[in-house]
Amino acid sequence: MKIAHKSRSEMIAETRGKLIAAARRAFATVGYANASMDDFTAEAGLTRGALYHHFGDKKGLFEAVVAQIDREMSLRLNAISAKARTRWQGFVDENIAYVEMALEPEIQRIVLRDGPAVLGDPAQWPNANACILSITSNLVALKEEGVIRDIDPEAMARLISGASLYAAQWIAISEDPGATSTKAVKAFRTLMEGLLVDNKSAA
Amino acid sequence: MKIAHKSRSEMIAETRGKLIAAARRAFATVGYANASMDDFTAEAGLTRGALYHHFGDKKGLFEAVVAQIDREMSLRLNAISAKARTRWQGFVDENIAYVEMALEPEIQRIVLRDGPAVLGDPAQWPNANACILSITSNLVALKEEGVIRDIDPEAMARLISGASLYAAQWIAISEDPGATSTKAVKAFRTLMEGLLVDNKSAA
DNA sequence: TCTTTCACATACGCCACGTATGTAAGTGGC
DNA sequence: GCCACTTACATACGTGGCGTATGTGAAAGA
Repeated sequence: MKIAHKSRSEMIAETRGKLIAAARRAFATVGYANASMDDFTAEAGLTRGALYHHFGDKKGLFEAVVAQIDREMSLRLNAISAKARTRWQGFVDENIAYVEMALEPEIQRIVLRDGPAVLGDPAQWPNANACILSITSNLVALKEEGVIRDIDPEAMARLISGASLYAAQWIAISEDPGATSTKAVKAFRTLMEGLLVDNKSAA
Repeated sequence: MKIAHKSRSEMIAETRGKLIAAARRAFATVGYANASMDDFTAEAGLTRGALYHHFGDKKGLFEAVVAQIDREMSLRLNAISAKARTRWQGFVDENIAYVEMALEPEIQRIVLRDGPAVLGDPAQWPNANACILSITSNLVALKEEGVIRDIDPEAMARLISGASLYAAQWIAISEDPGATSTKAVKAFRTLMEGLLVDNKSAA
């Protein structure tokens, strides 16, 4: 702390950071299965020894990468919903933002595609639960406020996040993501408005 | 055809069938990555030579397995919707059946979990499109009949299948699948009824 | 300063995939 | 009914990537 070169704990954090960053790039570009540990540890100026020391195995490092991306996603989502005027608006905005985030290739590949195959069901990940919980708590509050119908909040949260996720994937593979995104968001709004007690959107 | 031992084409079909069956078991139990080609080809009384001859590589065989499961799912879904009285009823039933099918470990593991990681986005698979198309065409008809609101059918089909899929995964990992399934189906119905023009379900 | 611990690197073995090659059986032409 | 050719596999081999066991130098504590 007093001298120029960093302290030991700082060095460790830096090493972990470099490994996670390099792995993240590799996983995002070539996928988990095709990412060679020798390659991306070398890219970070290290060897597999460091990886096994800090993360146990390839899967452990992958978990760390997913956790990092998850945290970033949570922060971004919270920032979105915090801006909204009403709770309902924040709820809808947050879900739409989730759809749009899922368009990013890195998230698509690491979190949505390889993640479930390597780590098992996303619903069991810590953050997936956090995300579901966020939607759930919103639904609970909206129900108490009498804004939406009498539904099981957790069940509905699952359905909604699934719909968002799939919408995102659809947009991601479409030829005109902009146009598709517009359609998806519109449909999503309709679906959500179906939950409102006082639904004015009926033509 | 006339003699006891089968014709050549029959032998080939049998070989392909045995390979697909053995691989299907292996993929379902230990997953794609952990399934050793030597092991499950031996289990089928063959070697990797046969596999490479017929399917090119491990991924090719996996595609064939997924295609087989996909066909089975399509048949089952069509049978369900064919039974229903009204189009709306058939539509809802089919989606709920899809949820329940996704509870089966084999489908869960091969189609929903490993499939996307190995073959890429499910929306690009032939059958995924078939499934989406089925929902889409139902929505188009329901819209024409004035049963549901003015929505983009394809977009809504994507959202719905995503919701079904996620609901299924939720049920699959829950401790009490029966109870969870009840909640999920109820929430799903509510979500679908939000699409109805004449929605009586408002409390 | 000496020892202990820790953060990595190095070296090794193993397993699994893909490919190149071999072989026996089937198929068509005459 | 023989021969040329193709087909449907099996066998053998090389390679690459993972995990582990071991080594080493530097930092932390006494």
